[in-house]
Amino acid sequence: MSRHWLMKSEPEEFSIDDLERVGTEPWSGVRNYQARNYMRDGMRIGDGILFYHSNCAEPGIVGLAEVRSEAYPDPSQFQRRSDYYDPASTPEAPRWLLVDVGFRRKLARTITLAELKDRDELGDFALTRRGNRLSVLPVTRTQWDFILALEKPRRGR
DNA sequence: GCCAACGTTGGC
DNA sequence: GCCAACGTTGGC
Repeated sequence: MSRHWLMKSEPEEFSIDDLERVGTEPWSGVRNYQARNYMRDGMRIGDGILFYHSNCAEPGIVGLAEVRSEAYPDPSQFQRRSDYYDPASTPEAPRWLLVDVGFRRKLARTITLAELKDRDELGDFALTRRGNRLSVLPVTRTQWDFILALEKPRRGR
């Protein structure tokens, strides 16, 4: 059973264009236990990912990606000079994991946060819950299908 | 275990 | 740049 996810990235750090260029990217730097648990316990190879640009002029979903690996230890937690270094983590008991994220395609247009907030059809959507800050969050099949249908608005609206 | 202080996220 | 809403840390 394939599942669906949303992953946030600041475009100034790593954008959908960056992902298109590299093809596959080890998603390092997740330092939140709930987000880690989604990657470790929820994600399977082939799962679909909504790629979201955060902390930018027009926050929103800009592309599609997919899970390309099982979760494995994030090497940056062991690198002293990395921003993501965690002195409390050891290779024997790594605290932080990542998955490889692969490019699928860019969307024809950005589906903005404002638009997503406006859509009651999305129901209880993790992205627009008050106070949400998770960078990795689940998307239901229904939400996935609805969001992709928004990509090309029908005429006459 | 409580909770104040602090750091981060991310929209605006 | 502001600030609300979190999560984490550490004293007690």
